[in-house]
Amino acid sequence: MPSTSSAPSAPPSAASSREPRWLDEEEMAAWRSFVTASNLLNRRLERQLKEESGLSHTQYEILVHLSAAPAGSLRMTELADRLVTSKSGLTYQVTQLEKMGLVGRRSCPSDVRGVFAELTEQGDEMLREAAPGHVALVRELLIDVLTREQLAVLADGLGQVSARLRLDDAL
Amino acid sequence: MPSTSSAPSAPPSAASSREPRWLDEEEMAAWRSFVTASNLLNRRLERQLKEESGLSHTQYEILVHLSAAPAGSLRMTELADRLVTSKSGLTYQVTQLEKMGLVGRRSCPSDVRGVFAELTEQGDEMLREAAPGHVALVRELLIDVLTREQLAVLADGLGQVSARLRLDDAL
DNA sequence: ACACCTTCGTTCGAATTTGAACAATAGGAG
DNA sequence: CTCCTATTGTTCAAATTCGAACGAAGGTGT
Repeated sequence: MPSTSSAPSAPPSAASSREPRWLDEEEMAAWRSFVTASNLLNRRLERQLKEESGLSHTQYEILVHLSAAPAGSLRMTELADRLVTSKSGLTYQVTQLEKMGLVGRRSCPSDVRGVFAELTEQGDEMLREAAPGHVALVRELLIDVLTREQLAVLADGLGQVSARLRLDDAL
Repeated sequence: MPSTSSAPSAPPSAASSREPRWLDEEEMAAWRSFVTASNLLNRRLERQLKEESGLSHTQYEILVHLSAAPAGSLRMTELADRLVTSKSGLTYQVTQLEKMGLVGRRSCPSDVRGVFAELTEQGDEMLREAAPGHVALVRELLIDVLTREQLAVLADGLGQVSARLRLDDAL
C-alpha cells in the first residue's frame, strides 16, 4: 500500500535504487497537512468571497495583482505567471471580469500582439470592498493561528520552494 | 490598493474598528508563498502524474486514501471529507476510476444508502506503479528543499490550521 | 530583405468541479 | 409506531479549467 507515504513493506535494509525513498512519518505529516490545509483554505475563501462579493478566489486574485502593479495593469502573460494559471484560463477570467466592468483590456503600444489587463475604477472599488472580509478570514484561519516564528519559517521555506519551482518551469 | 496585503493608505494611527488589520510584510510573504507554492506544486504534480500514469492528482489521491484505509475501502462521504472535495465531485471521479477498473463500488451492509468505494487489485497495482515517481517529485520539490526543522514547523503549524478549519466546517 | 524560431493572446473541445435539488433512508422525540 | 429532521449518494446544469492548435507578430542571424 504505497502512497506518498512512509515505507509500506519496503525492505528495512539499505535502499535499493529501485525502491524510492519513501516519506517518513514527519515528512508525510508535513506533506499531508500542506495539501489538506491548502484545500480547506481554498474552499473556505472561495465560499466567503462568493457570498460577500460575488467573486471567485481567482477573480479576486486577479484584481489584487492588478492593483499591486504599476498603473494597475499588467500584460496577460505576466499576469498569468504571477497567478500561476494557464494563459487560456486567464483569458476566460479576464473576459468575465470585463463583463462585470471590473477590468478592461488595453492594447500594448510597443507590441501589437500584447494586451494589458487593467483595473477599472469599479474594479478598484470592488477590491476595496471585498478585501477587508477576505483579509480578516485569511488572518483568522491562517495567520493568527500561527506564531511569528512559524510564519517566518513558512514564508522562508515555501518561498524557496516556489523559487525552485519557478526555475524548473522556466526550462 | 488593498489586497490581502499590508496597509495600503491606512491611517498609521491606531486601527479603527472599521479598518481591518491588514497583513504586515512578513505575514503577507507567508500567505503569498503559501498560495504560490501550492499552485505551482499542484501544477507540477498534475502534469507528472498525467504523463507517467494517466492519472489526475485527484484520482491518485483517491487511490492513496483507499489504500490507507482498512480493507482498502471507505464510505463515499468519509472519503470526500478526507480528500476535501465535494460529494458530487467524488461521485464523478469514482465513476471514472470505476471505468478504468481501479476502484469498485460496494453497498454498505448496515446502511442501505451507504456506498463503499473499494480499491481493486488493478487499482492497487496502479498505485504501486505511480507512487514512486510521485513521491520522488514531492521529495524533490518540497521535502528535500526544506530542513528537518522547517518540515516540523510546517507539519505542526499547518496541522493546527487544518484542525481549526475542520472544526469550523463541522458547524 | 529573407527564412526561422519564439512569443503573444485567443479559440476550441474535452474534462472536471461545484452547489442545489432530489429520492431514499436513518434516527430520534414523543 | 409516527412524525420530523438529518444524512447519503446521485443527478443536473452551469461555470471553470486545461492543453493543443492557431494566426499574427516580434527578433535574430545571414
